Amino acid sequence: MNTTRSGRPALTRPDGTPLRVLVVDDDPDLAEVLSGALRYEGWRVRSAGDGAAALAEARELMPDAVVLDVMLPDTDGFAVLRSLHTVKPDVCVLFLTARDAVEDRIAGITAGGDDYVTKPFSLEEVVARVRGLLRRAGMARQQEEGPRLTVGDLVMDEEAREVTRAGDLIELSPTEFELLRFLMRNPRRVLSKAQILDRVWSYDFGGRAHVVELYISYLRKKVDAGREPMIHTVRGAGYVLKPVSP
Amino acid sequence: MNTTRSGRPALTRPDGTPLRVLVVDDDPDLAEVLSGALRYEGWRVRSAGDGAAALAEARELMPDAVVLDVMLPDTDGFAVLRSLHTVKPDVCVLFLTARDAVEDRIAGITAGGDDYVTKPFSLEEVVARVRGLLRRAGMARQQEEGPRLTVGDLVMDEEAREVTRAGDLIELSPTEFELLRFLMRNPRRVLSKAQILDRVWSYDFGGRAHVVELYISYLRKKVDAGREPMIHTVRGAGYVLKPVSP
DNA sequence: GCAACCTCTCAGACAGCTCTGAACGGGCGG
DNA sequence: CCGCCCGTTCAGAGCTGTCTGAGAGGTTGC
Repeated sequence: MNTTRSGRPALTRPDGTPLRVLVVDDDPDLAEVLSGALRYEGWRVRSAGDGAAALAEARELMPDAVVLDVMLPDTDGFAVLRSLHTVKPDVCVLFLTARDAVEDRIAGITAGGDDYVTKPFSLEEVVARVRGLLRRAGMARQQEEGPRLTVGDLVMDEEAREVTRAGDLIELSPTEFELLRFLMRNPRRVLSKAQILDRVWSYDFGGRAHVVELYISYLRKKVDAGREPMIHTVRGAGYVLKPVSP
Repeated sequence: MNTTRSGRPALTRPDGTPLRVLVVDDDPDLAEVLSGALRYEGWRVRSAGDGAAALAEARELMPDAVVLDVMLPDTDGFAVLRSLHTVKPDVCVLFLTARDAVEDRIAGITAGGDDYVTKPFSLEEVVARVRGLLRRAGMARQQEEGPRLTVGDLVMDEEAREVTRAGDLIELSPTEFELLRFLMRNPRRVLSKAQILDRVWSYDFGGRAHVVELYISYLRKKVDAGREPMIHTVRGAGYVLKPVSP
């Protein structure tokens, strides 16, 4: 079976083969980091540095999804989107855009079911969005109950951004939500503060690991409040999320 | 089963296959955005940039409906309509026209069961009209109760443009109505302001996301007034419409 | 041409979020 | 047993996101 590097079963195409994703960004470092994060999901990933290369790769790879920087050296993202659709009409696109550029050309993009994130973003965010796009487009095999994440009696509905424990609703801030999502995607596995920082916080975040400790403590107050704890500290190593009983 | 990208069951042909729609507009960006929005409904979409290409595509696709710009580089929309009818006599047509364009000629067209919207339009409007055309023409399989949208005790009759909550009639302005329709078509899902803006406001609207907040507040006053709230803010993410109890 | 309504902009108030610094406490090695 | 270090928690500053009211400009209908 096709699996992620983390051992979790991968989100695959309906026929069980790995999903294909193309990353297009002119910053090679960023493209590399993104590719790595997507590959970690068990997907087949290629990358390109400009619009022309993107088209060439797309013709060869026939990707299910494209992660596409709006600002490219040769063309703009919108033109690339059109060309991509002629190559593969049902391709999903996640745009990467600068915060202050949001207003200009993004209009209309999300209307087609595509999506975007603003730089600087967290990898967890990008991966989650791509996963959401693929699932909604019906390109990914529906796992169990679809967009529902479950660890013990803790349940997260990613689309509704709703979290419950033993049926009780838990309200979370955006950062708390992303941190918990990362933990829930990697249950029973110790995650180092560095890993968490790299994955949940923006790639250009200069802060220290102390923030992670702080947000873990916030999460504990809300998730474990008065109940049997699910979030555990592993001294010198990191944190684990585990279901209570076994 | 054939489904929309949003996961909702798609409006299909009587035999269950996807509906086919042809988009004809000489502005490639607009054609792209329209195609995206229609594809998002789970339909099979092709597009063309002029009358000749439209005919060629139509012969191949045999569309159930055509979204047709009246002003084309080579011919005018009415001539195209005539040719289309020779290719597929029962095709439905939604005309796209400038506000100040000849209303009289359009008026004659709509008598034949076809419809039109004036530029600039919102995507929600176009999609709703196409849906209406197909339904009235009997080309689409009637789903559940047809043009009735229900979320909890909130009910919208799209054709009568009537909304009730717990039986009480709620009067809405056009924009309020479209916003609520979009929310009701995507219940329990967080919708970002950008998504809402792209979908409910005209494609050329240059304004900021602030309008969305404003109209959400109008809706709350009318829909949630004194009752258990159904419209919820998800800080940093967007808004959700949810039935009250579960 | 007047009145009513609809739509959108602007600016201010407010609340919640994010992160810093600093103090506290408990495990673990010496 | 002591001291160090890791982890936790608290308090607070600054920022951002969200809501509201007032009002201008435009359109529609009478």
